Amino acid sequence: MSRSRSDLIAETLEDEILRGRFAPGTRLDETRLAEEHGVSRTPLREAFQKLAAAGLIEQQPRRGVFVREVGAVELLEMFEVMAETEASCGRLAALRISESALADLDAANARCREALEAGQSDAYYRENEVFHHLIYAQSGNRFLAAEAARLHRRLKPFRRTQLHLRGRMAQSMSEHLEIVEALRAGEADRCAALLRAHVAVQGEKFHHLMAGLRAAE
Amino acid sequence: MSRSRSDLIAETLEDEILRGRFAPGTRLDETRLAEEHGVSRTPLREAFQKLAAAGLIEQQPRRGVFVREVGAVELLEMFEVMAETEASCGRLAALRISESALADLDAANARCREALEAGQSDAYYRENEVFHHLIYAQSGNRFLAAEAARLHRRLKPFRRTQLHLRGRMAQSMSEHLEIVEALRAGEADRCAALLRAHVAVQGEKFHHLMAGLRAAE
DNA sequence: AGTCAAGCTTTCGTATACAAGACTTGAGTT
DNA sequence: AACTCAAGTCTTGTATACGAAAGCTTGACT
Repeated sequence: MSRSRSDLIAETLEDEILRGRFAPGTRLDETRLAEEHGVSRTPLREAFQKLAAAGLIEQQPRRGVFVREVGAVELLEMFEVMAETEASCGRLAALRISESALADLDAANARCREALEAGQSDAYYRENEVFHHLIYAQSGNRFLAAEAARLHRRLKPFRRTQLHLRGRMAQSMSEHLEIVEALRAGEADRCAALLRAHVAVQGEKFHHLMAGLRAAE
Repeated sequence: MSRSRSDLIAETLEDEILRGRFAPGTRLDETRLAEEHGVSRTPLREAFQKLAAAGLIEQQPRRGVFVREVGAVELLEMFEVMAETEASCGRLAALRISESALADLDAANARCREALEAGQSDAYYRENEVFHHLIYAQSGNRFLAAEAARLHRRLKPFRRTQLHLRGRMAQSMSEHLEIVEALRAGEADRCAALLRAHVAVQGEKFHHLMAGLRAAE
């Protein structure tokens, strides 16, 4: 399965939306973007269909397409689903994980610890991502892993800032160690519960942030 | 958010694919389908983009679009994710379900029992669906409920035949009762485990069917 | 008879043209 | 002065046209 032109445009736009080039609610101008990509409106509109299906934009007939605004409620819902999905990955991984994957997790955690001790939250963030993607893969379920990665990516813009919160990095680190312990022991339910809590915290932190913002208004 | 023309075409095609009008692997002829829907190729191709994003068709550049063939492995993976997703719905519903929703579930189960006693597997199938969708909704998480419904729909063609298997209807019925019990008691973990098992059975049954088919070759 | 190549046909991908709905702006009225 | 309505402009949605690539057919050569 090769990639077509509109696929590439869709990917680029998705990236730009997730990276914040287009603020939520912004109207995406077909003509302007077509020019920018050096194509006509046709392939651009095809890319729009893909983004709409992925839930990133909203098409209002005869009005145009707009970057979807995800409200606070929906965002919290997505964080909750992320927690449940990671829990599922953990549950299955606990039953299926290989020795070499356990070693990979240990290695990722070692790099996490280095970043933590050096106080480099960017590096921690990267290695944290590796850790989680390893667990997705070790669920032994490619479909599940893909869904997890998709949602992870979708939530990325909202997760990024959270490690800076006081003490989170250290706590996250120790949770990682517990999770690997549960995986190594093959304790599916415990691993699921640990991952659920580990991820759910992000939703809660986000909740706090939101509450803070609203109070400041 | 209103629906555009290509949305309607995409929905129709999705329905036709899931209903089996187009066998997996079939090539979808743009020109023919455009004629059939009384439009030009443009809106049809836009519909294709949506279906491709939903994973229902595969676009091979310069070759055409084909109804995706989901292999046995992927199908089992999807069943597994369905089980995990329903478990998540159950877990959250156990914490959040309302009295009136519990009554609705009782009512759905009563109708299931009627169908069971009358031996009407079609009616049972319908009421079973109502039961499960009620639980999706009672997760109190619209995003999760939508994901669950989406996957449920995707698996529909492969689930349909399974109630005919010997004794499955009666067993399914008694599992429903246990699930409601757990929901009423607010036992989140137990409810999740019950739903996981209840749904996972479908994947296993499917596995048996597949094994049978392969043996017959 | 089989194989390979060249031309032809078909179909895809994209640009462009056109029609119809929505927004804007300006004048007129209350 | 504010509101309404209408004409004009802009943008979207769809059809059509055109270039290019893949596959098929046919014919020649081994």
